[in-house]
Amino acid sequence: MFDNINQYTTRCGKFSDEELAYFDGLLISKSIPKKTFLLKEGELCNYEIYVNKGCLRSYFLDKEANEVTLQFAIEDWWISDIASFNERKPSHLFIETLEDSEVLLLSYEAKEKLLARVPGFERMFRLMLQRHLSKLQERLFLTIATTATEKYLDFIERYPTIPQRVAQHYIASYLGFSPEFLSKVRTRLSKK
Amino acid sequence: MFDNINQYTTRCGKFSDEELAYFDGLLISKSIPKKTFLLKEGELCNYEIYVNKGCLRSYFLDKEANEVTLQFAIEDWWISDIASFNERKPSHLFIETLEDSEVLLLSYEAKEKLLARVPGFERMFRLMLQRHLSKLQERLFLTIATTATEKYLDFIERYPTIPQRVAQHYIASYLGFSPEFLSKVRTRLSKK
DNA sequence: CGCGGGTTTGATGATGCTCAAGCCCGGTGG
DNA sequence: CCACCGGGCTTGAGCATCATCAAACCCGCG
Repeated sequence: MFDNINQYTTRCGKFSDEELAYFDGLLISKSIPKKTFLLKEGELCNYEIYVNKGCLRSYFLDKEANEVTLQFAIEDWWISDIASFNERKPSHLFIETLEDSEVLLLSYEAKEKLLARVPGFERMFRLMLQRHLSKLQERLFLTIATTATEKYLDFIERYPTIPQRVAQHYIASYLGFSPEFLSKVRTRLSKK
Repeated sequence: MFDNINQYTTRCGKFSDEELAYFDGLLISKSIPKKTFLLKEGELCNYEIYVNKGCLRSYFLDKEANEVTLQFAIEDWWISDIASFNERKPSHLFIETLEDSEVLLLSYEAKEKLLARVPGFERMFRLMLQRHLSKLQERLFLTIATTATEKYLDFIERYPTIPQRVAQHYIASYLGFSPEFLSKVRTRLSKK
């Protein structure tokens, strides 16, 4: 159950078996069917979610109620609303499962306990954030500076497994254009 | 010299006078004229830059050599290439002063020393990253989900002092459209 | 079978880009 | 003091990209 996350943790810092066990003890394990929400707009995000198995996504609604997906999370990824979780304020995002999934939940209180008892985790979370931020900067750059075709090609190269697992209109909403246009981009690409 | 940054630090955590003084002692103070580079593409980013006075920006070049500005930094902001700084790899961005500026530089080695000696700063940097990440998510959302007019109105509301200080084509390159189009947006807005 | 979600296709239109020209204004040299 | 730069901003025409809407299609599932 905790093998994956313990490997993840170990890649981010040096921890004793006892510290790892303490961390694991704070996590809540859940099995969740496809198409269920773990967070809705307006709620407080009280968990950082580690994906053991399955696939989730987070998304906003724009003012015409179109979905804009912020992130996909598959095995060995974390997903949450960082702003809501840390600042203890209502979320603007939705998080839902796209497949039947197994997740580990780290609550706000559990994380506080963890950081108080094992300060080394402070560093781990900082490193996670740094990587996350670098990725997001790259994505912003791609969003601003490239065409739809380039965005799509970059996506399938970066995340080759995701197009096989999720419906294409989710990918369109991640890349920032309409599902119809993604379809047209794909037919243009296949004609070469 | 260190008043501003010490206030900044104090807002992020509890530190003794001695700890603050140790931090200040690690910083390098510099005065830098307008239009000079602190970082160029291909170089290693060896400093996190705190702005005491003045205005800087960071930007990428896209493949047609158009500038895409990632961030403006005025008084009491930090700016750097987080990916390059932390992963010790060549940067993809440029950082330059837009006005004559006074900055405080924190080198990679100094930051390591700081974190080793005063672990409480680990938390401060984590909180900085969290806020930064939340902002960047909002910006990605705006970039994907709003029109040029909305982006511009949001920008001048969010950062009301910046348009008075920097040339408009920098703002266009931050918002992700051409300077000509920003001009047209502005004339349309003023006709109402 | 027929239903329904997802994808494709086509016609039309809006948004924003490119290129080119003109304008405004502060700075500099004659 | 004036003329002339030159950078930045504006304006306009024509064009590419992508959105919207509607219809058809595909296919797994009840």
